[in-house]
Amino acid sequence: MTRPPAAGAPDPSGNRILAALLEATRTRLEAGIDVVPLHRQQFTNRYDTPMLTVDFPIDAVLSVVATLANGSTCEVATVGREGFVEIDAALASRIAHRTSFCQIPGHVARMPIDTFQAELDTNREFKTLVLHAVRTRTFMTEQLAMCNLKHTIVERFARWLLMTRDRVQRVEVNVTHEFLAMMLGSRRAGISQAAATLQEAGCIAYRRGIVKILDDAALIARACECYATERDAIEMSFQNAGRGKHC
Amino acid sequence: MTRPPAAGAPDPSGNRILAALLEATRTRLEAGIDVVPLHRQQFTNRYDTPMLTVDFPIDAVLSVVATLANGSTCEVATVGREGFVEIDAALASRIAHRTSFCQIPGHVARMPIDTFQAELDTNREFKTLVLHAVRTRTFMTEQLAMCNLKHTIVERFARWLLMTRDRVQRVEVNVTHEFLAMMLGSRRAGISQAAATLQEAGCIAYRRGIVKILDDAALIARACECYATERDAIEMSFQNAGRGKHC
DNA sequence: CACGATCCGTACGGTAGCGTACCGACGCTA
DNA sequence: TAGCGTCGGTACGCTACCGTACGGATCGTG
Repeated sequence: MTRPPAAGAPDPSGNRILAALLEATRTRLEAGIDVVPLHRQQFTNRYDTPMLTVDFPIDAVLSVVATLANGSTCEVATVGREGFVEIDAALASRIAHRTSFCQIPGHVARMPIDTFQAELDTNREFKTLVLHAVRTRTFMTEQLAMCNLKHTIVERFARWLLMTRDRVQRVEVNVTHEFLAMMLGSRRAGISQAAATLQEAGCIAYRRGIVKILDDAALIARACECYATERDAIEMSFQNAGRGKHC
Repeated sequence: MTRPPAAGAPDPSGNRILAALLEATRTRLEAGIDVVPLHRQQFTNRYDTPMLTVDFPIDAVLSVVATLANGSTCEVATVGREGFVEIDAALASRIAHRTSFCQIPGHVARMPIDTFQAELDTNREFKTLVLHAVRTRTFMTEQLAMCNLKHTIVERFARWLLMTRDRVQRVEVNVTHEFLAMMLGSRRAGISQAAATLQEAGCIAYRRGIVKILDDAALIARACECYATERDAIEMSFQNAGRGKHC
């Protein structure tokens, strides 16, 4: 976070994995990195196709979805500046097994997959950080599996909003009910209902595609515990991952 | 699968990861492996505690669960002879982040975690197989996240039964409705209902803790597509993982 | 063979969320 | 400023599933 962002294009170290690297490594890697802006719904990977790059979100938020035979999709992971897509690249694969796209517009630090895998093979510090990110992501997907089963739409909506706030570091998020319904695997009407509930409680305000957090504490109170669990898992991961330590 | 099992204790190569290893590697590793019988509900890991061993199921089936603050649990992954617990061991960690226990009694090939991690660092063949197993497991958890949200209890019950059948390689599975309810995150009564539905359709028969598959095709027809998706993912993984290839 | 424990069938009211649909409000563009 | 596309409010009947509860069947054990 030393270099000032150049004309709207933020620094790669806005991504927490890249930020945690030793100066020397980061400088070397950044030579091969492009900071790329993504617009909403822009694909970064499609399932069963080769991965060409690995993307480390900076201020964008990406979404990894599973696709059913009937074409309907459902989010199975959300990835912000704490992670990267696609984890398959760190798991002896060059094929993406899921589709991922941009959920909240912003920038990613884009690395060629060859660079990524070469670094993984030779740089223990990088490897540890990446593997920790894989573990955290898996942990979050596991949490989601339970959350989807046990928690209401209101709870999951609140959790989603808080996580997204943490990722984009803004209290205002650009997102429509329609889009959110896709993310949470529910109806658009269900989201409208949940949004109304949270608005009546004074937690949020929204209008045509913009949701704003008004009362942080109240929102947390209405979110399921999965929010705190995931947030803590991410923080723990970066505490322990510092400078390539095992934990 | 060359050595005959010794008096009820099956060979470690009943686990597909170990079986896929080159002869030399397998012989060397098996010197440090114990084949351990597990009884139902026996824990293999507890969350936030150090992992001492890595377990490769042979004819046992293990369950990885997430725990809510109120103590209720929910399965986030099932692991049979295609995998191992806990994946954290392959992801730069020595702490288990989830609890795992024996779901279907049987044997696991148990390896000290030091052996596991040393082999991972030095043996590319082993590393590839293990990373593929991590990827497949993550894929299955992702599938579960969607499945929990989109599919009915009957569909999920059928899927669970088919997957378990494939893992234990028997058409009769020892499991109570109560236990299954815990696995699928529903009520016991909900499982009884689903079981009755499948029995009326002639798919299964059951009595006091034993479920038997009668009509394979009919059961598959009533299961959600996640069964085929997961089964294919596992097979694909072992096809591609053969002898340490990337894919 | 009797007993107790486990396991399963079934039922009740209640609720979250679905699929669908219609309409009004907003905001961009010409 | 008029028009149109997008977005959100709301409503209907309906289904899946919940929490709870009670009683009967089965099985192992003394």
